[in-house]
Amino acid sequence: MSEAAPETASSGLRERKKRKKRERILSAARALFLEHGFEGTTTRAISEAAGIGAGTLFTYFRDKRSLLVHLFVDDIEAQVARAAERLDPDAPIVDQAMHMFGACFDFYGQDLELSRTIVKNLLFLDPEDSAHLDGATFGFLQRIAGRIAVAQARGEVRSSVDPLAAATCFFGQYYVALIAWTSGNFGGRETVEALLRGSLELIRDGLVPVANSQEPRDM
Amino acid sequence: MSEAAPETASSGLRERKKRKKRERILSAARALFLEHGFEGTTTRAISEAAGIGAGTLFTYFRDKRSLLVHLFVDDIEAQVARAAERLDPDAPIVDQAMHMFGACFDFYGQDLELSRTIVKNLLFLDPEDSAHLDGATFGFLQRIAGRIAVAQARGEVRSSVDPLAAATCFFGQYYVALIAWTSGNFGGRETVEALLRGSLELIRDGLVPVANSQEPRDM
DNA sequence: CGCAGAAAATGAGCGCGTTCATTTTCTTGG
DNA sequence: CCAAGAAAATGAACGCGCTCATTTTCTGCG
Repeated sequence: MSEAAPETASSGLRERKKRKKRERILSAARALFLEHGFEGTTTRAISEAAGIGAGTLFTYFRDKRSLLVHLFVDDIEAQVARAAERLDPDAPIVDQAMHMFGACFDFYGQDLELSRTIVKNLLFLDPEDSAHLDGATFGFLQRIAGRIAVAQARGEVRSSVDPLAAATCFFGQYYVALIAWTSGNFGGRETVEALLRGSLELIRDGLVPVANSQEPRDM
Repeated sequence: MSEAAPETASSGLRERKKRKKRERILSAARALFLEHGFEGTTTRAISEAAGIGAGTLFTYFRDKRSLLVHLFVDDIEAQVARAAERLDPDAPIVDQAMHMFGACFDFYGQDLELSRTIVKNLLFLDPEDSAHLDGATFGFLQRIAGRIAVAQARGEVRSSVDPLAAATCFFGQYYVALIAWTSGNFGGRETVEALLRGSLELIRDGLVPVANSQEPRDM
């Protein structure tokens, strides 16, 4: 009875235990990071809370930062997906971008100190984790590029603009704003968000003189 | 100001020794960082090379990263100043910006792996070091803003644009390009530089349709 | 079953950056 | 010139992230 080809990954006792343990590690790490911050949490504390030996943790995650990345990427991808659903496709492109970026700011704002660590560590990862993150980032970029393409179709954006290039340009401004915010010393969220909006509007309007009939809008 | 008094800070034996020792630490650290990289250099090795005890190092620099920042900031400020002198004030604004950014890329390109560590660690510093760095960054921003203001005066850039805001916008793209480059996985210097130039041109031209070609505008 | 080999778990131990109680060196007033 | 106090230097020791030789647990097969 039990013999019938249970070679699929999900069925072995070993696999089940591994998955359970992995979940326990992640949830222990999440709780401890939120309570004591990233640096205030020792890997030994995580191991203990997850009920495993100190070394076992590193058979599941390469290092402490990798743990943080895995916790983070899933969360923010969900947040972004939710924000994308609530997007008004007819709104001006800058508003749509700010809606998406604002959703990310909501996420990071939940725990600014932890976000500081996240942003810092997301920049330079080992190739494996990096691939995981880059996938998410590229998905995000493509969402924005898609909105720009639609704006292009309705004539809000020049047709000679490459949507992905424009999205990357927007994203760059967002990223710097995020760094500025989480690194502190650049004002609160409202300030940073206002500066970001200003930058996006500048990109929309361009530096060259006498753009065209479209009057500059102030916010 | 006045160096008349013989008993001022500069003359005591203590002060002289301190300054000498500080110099020895910096030069030892520079040599070791270049030879073995940042993480490959232990603070004990620096102490030994500087001829001091292991703990003494931390009475001169708060921590290992602070040492890196002090080494770095002076160097790159000099590099930027030199580049600013060679700047052609009549060149198109995007070319001028790329000239400045290119000078920074030259600097970082000297030792890409070390630069990776530098860029990563410059983002989030203790307030004291942060102030040191922010000064340099703001100086850099103002240089670019100045060039934009000149371009504005000759009609290359709309007069309604705030030069500092535009410089910040340019700088944001540069910074993301720098992160992309030093974090690897985004192509070599030529690729990154070309992408950066594309972004700057996009900002110059704007997203809105029918931006006229750059006809000069009288003032 | 049992047994051999693979996979996973373990915790003592390593090297690191950093701290701190103690010692050494310099300054200063009498 | 000396004593007393301040400043600076010191290296043993700490806690950290992470490794690795060893032990434990699971699997497939005769």
